[in-house]
Amino acid sequence: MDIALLRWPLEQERRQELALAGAGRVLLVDEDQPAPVVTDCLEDWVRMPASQADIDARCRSVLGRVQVHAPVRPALDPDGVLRSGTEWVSLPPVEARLMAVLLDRFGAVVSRDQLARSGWPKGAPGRNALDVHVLRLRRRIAQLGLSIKTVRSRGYLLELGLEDREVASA
Amino acid sequence: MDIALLRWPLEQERRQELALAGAGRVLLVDEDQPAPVVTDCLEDWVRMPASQADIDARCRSVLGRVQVHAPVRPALDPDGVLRSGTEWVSLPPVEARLMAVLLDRFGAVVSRDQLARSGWPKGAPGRNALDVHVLRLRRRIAQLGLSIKTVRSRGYLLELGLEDREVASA
DNA sequence: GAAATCTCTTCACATCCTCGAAACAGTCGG
DNA sequence: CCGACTGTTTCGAGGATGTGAAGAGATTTC
Repeated sequence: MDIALLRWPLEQERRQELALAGAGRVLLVDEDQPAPVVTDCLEDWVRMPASQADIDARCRSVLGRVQVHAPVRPALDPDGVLRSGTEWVSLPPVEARLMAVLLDRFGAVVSRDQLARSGWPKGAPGRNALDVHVLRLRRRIAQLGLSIKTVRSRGYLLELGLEDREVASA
Repeated sequence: MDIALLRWPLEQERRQELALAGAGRVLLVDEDQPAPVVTDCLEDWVRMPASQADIDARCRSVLGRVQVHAPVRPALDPDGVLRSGTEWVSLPPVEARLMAVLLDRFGAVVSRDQLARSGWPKGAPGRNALDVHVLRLRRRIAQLGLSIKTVRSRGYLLELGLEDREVASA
């Protein structure tokens, strides 16, 4: 993650793009321009001319806030509520158990076997059940920006999906 | 709520106090001092000398963030008056007890079981009573911008409804 | 390289259960 | 008696879970 530097008010559109994308940015405000009032924590500004040290300090601050504000590790309540950022979805029992294992090894591969054992501690149902539940889990967590990748013949892997999360319109 | 202005690094302790108190503040950084790196969203700084307009802009930004970050939690009087923001509604006894538990775990899931115990300490009535009272509670608190979400097979969860609160026309 | 095989994905049902909502009735204080 | 509060019954929608089957690709085998 990087902090974008942009001139103000020259690169106005770019600022908006970055804001929508949730990216950190620092505005370099022209000497004779009024100061912008920003309440977005991921934005800051410096009045030019400014020393490089000051600009760097602003960038580091914003970078710090980006990290604070994006606790990039989703968490699962014992009640089956999966939270990521400010959003949440509730997971049904089976999917919650699967997710617990995936979260435990966040970013690493979890074998189908282990998932099956965690999902159905008293013994697995049909051989297809896991596939189906993974599919459902995928759909549910998509709205949180999470995605489960398949690693063929190895298992599954949970990660932050960087794709644009679409809001289902239908 | 006001924003504190303090000289840096002169009023160092005061900064810490304010930070602990969760108050907004703007540091006026001496000309020859290095810039502080702050990741706290409720803090900002200006290198002196700076125009009053710039200082004001910083203050307004922080003020905006204070408001955004302020955890606006509704509160329930012992008399059963529920307040959120400037509005309030009065809750009948059963609903007040239910709301008390939901508020206690604001944002988290409360099981139907626990709600039932809190709502009817001397023993639960029929199995559907809870549903009905939750329904009634929902309608009452809707006008305060609160909403009770169902987490299927787990319980209920109270949160700030982000939807536009409609005024019932009928 | 083509066929046989696996593995994973996705859909379509079927079943079971939870919860929402309305309608109605009992109680109680003014 | 009226209106607010409470509880019950009942019906129906939709969620949760499992199963079978159709594919899409990749991998292995010959």
